[in-house]
Amino acid sequence: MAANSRFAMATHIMTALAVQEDLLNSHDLADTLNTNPVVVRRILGDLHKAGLVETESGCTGGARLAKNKNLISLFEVYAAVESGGLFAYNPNDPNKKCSLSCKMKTVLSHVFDSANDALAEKLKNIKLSDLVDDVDTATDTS
Amino acid sequence: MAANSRFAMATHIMTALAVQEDLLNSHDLADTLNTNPVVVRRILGDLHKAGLVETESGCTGGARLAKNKNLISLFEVYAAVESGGLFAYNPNDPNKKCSLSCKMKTVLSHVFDSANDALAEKLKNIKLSDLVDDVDTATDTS
DNA sequence: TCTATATGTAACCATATTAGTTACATATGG
DNA sequence: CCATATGTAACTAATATGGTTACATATAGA
Repeated sequence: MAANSRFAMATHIMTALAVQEDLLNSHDLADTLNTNPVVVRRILGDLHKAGLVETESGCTGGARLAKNKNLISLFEVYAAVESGGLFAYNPNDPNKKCSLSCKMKTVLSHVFDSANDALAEKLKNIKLSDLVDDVDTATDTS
Repeated sequence: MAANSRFAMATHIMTALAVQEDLLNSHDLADTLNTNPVVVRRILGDLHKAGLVETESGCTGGARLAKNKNLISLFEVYAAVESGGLFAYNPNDPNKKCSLSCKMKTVLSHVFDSANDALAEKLKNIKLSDLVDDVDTATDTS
């Protein structure tokens, strides 16, 4: 699966903000992600649109959590940075001469909806505060 | 998410084989997917490696299910065509000067494992025979 | 007021992946 | 022997991702 790392990065950013409990600028966030500040600001933009972070402009600017860390679920983070669901449909039109082909999208939609719901339920039950707790006991993999 | 359609196509193929209950060649499968036979044969190759289909060469060749349709779960289909999990980690190395950066992969792995497990459990509970039943009542979306 | 430094975003690039296609070696039924 | 199937390599166009540069705008503080 050509999975992207936006959820990983967004979760990393949110965890850093939760640990910091204060303004953190895109340069410092980029340091902990080991990437470019613009990459961070792009993700912060999505998180901001979703109401998960507040940002301040100007020379003392930066980002902070918009809500308490135990009120933010990973589903919100996921939804903020990932558009669309887990799976894509066949990009081709159905073959109208084939009954199965014409029904397959409906059949698959039941499966995809179910899978997306299962993921959402799981992520809704993980709060940002759980991750902060986990950081304390996590092993160092550097 | 840059989701691909391999799971959709593989599930479509498996459903077609389950409905057919007989050999079906890549040309006919390509017709129901409205794509190229080689695309079908690539996916059939993965399904074959996973032991889900049998194939026969030669001029009367084709593919059929290797097991009864009520013994095949969608998780097997998913695992056959999708490598890796739902999410990718930050592609960059951890910043060794940052404690959080060094622990983040471990923290994320708990989340990712949990999400992948939730999806797997859901898909294990959907059998190919369920989809065949669903085809009968599904609406035509052509 | 001026300056340093932050956010926000557009534009561009290299890389990777996907799905589609052509081509061909090999297998097999008739 | 031949028509036609699988299996696979190789190439392509389209798309997505992450990284980068550039710059308009905002703001704290000297």
